[in-house]
Amino acid sequence: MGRRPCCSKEGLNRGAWTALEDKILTAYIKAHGEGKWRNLPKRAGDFTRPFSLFSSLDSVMLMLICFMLCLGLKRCGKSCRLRWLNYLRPDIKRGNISVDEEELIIRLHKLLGNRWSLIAGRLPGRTDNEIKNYWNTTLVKKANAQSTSPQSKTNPPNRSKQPKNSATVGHHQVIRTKASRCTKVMVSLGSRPQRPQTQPLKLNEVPTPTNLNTTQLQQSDVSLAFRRGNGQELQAFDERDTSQFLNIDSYNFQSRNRPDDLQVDHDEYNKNVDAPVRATNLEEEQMFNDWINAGTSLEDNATLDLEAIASLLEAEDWPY
DNA sequence: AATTGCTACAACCGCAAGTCC
DNA sequence: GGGACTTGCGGTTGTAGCAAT
Repeated sequence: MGRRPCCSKEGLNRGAWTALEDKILTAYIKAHGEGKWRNLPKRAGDFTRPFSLFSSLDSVMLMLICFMLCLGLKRCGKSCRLRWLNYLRPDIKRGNISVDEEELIIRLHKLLGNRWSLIAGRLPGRTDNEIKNYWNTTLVKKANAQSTSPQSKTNPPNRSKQPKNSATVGHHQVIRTKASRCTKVMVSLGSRPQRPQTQPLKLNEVPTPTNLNTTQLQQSDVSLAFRRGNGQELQAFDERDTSQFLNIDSYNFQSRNRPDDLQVDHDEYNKNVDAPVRATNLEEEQMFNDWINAGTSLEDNATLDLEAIASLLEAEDWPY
């Protein structure tokens, strides 16, 4: 008996998500929270069953909704997770990446390489996928354009001939890493970094080269160490000279081990350095209301108390 | 108007770490 | 301790939309 596949690919929807699927997924996660992705599609289908309890719904509309939804969310759990994390999450920032963000991405990329999740962790509201796409479509070209000499313009590099595990971006050699989870950054603080008195950071703002007082950080005694999961230190990152971190152009990141082994503990990091404020309950509430007020024909026929459905879903056994 | 080429980005895939039993 | 399972990650692919021809 081998390992169960991630999900049966037969009978599953693929490709772009519909607005309806988004709403089912959002409502499910609103009720149950994130996680259990594997079982989500099935239970998201179950989600529709309590609809039958609402006699105030127009019966034809109710039948239509049940017909559309009762078959379940025909998506792989993995696909659900990706859709939620990269698109539906309430704290996602949409819109163009600002110049500041772009500079930060470039610097962090020089420091961390293709560790998109780590880079995304320093850009509130941005997803690793978004940053990865932005890098691959926009920043690679910019970096190449900056470093390409007239001679190399006449002989553009043949990407297909590059080693598969490496790529050249600008004058930097980027080592392509295998996918590995980065869960730990160990941060030891001799003294907490002080924010500038004159320009306190706003909510949702994280230290960046532009909003952080470099001088004050330089005076602090912060050290950032990359460690393996077992705690073995790989590279002490002494921020007594924080300018190295903030001006990563000049920082030559080196690990005594393969970069694949780097792990970063965001929780520990955030304990010591003010974390960006996460999505507020207010935003979640707004998202929930958005769904209720969304342009589905549902609202035309009845007012559906989704809060009641959510609480109903909390019950293990449904009354039918 | 039709075709082609390019770009941006959403979605998929395989792998590996972490967790559970 | 080991196998099954879940989750997270980075690389890659597919495709919608737009511009150029």
